[in-house]
Amino acid sequence: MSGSAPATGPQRQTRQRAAVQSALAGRMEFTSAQQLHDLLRQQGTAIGLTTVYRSLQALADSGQVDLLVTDEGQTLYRQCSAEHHHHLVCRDCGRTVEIAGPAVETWADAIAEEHGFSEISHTIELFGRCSSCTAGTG
Amino acid sequence: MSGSAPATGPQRQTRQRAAVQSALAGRMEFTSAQQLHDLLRQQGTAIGLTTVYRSLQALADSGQVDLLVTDEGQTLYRQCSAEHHHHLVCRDCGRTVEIAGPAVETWADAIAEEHGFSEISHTIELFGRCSSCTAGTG
DNA sequence: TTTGGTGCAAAACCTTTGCATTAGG
DNA sequence: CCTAATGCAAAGGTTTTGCACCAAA
Repeated sequence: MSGSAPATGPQRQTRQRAAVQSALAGRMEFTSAQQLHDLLRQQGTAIGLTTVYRSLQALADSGQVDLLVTDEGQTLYRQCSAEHHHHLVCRDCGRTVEIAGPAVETWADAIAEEHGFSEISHTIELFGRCSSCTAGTG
Repeated sequence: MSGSAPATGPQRQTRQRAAVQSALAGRMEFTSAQQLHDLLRQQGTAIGLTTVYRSLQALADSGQVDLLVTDEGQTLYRQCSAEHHHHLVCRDCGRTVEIAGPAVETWADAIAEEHGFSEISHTIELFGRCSSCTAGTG
């Protein structure tokens, strides 16, 4: 299965890095680097866009953050539990539900071996409209 | 489920459009617009990159071609059967197997409704190393 | 002090758009 | 003839990189 990197964490604790982590912790939705940068600036945190990108990369590398790529090729980040899992994302409000789907994992492995493939990794994301957005749809 | 577009096909048959379709038909792997453009140029076909992009968009719109976005945000295209399905891609040689996985569809719908989500769509791609590449690696 | 972190500006990258020209029907 | 399609060049957007400066340990 997709081996997790050695996770060579950051070596120095800085104000900026803490800010990124905390901003991410405060959001339940997948967020882009630029959005995060805007949020931080708005709340008065002085930080450069470059640093936000680098911090997010570091966090993703060390497995503290999950990332997904949108249809438009934009990368979104979200603080997640370390275990492998997938997401069910509301395409209206962005609300996200983590899904630990042993069923799919099994399915994926079975399909793969059936076709002689090994070292399997997979990308599985579900998108839909949550109950709130379906009800009050603005 | 993700509704398929009305598929308003191209209105004029042109040399370039035919070239793109044929080039795509000749490849079993997911290919980027730029790669396709290179291939066409190499085989002596005069065609602009812009036209390749536009042709691929049209083909994708009309459902004659499947597309996926890589981790780096690049869009890859591949000629596919029209029915909804997923892919098992060899990360070494690019060999691709189409997978019609009613099992996952069911799973996805179940998970979604369980959480009150509707209008579900999903992204599911499997990556691995095929038998040829595992055996003769190199 | 030492060296990783920061941030601006500029580059790199893929993709889309404007507009004059070409060619399919 | 009429207008969609083409293609160049330029713009658009996100992400990365170069380099001088700053600050954590």
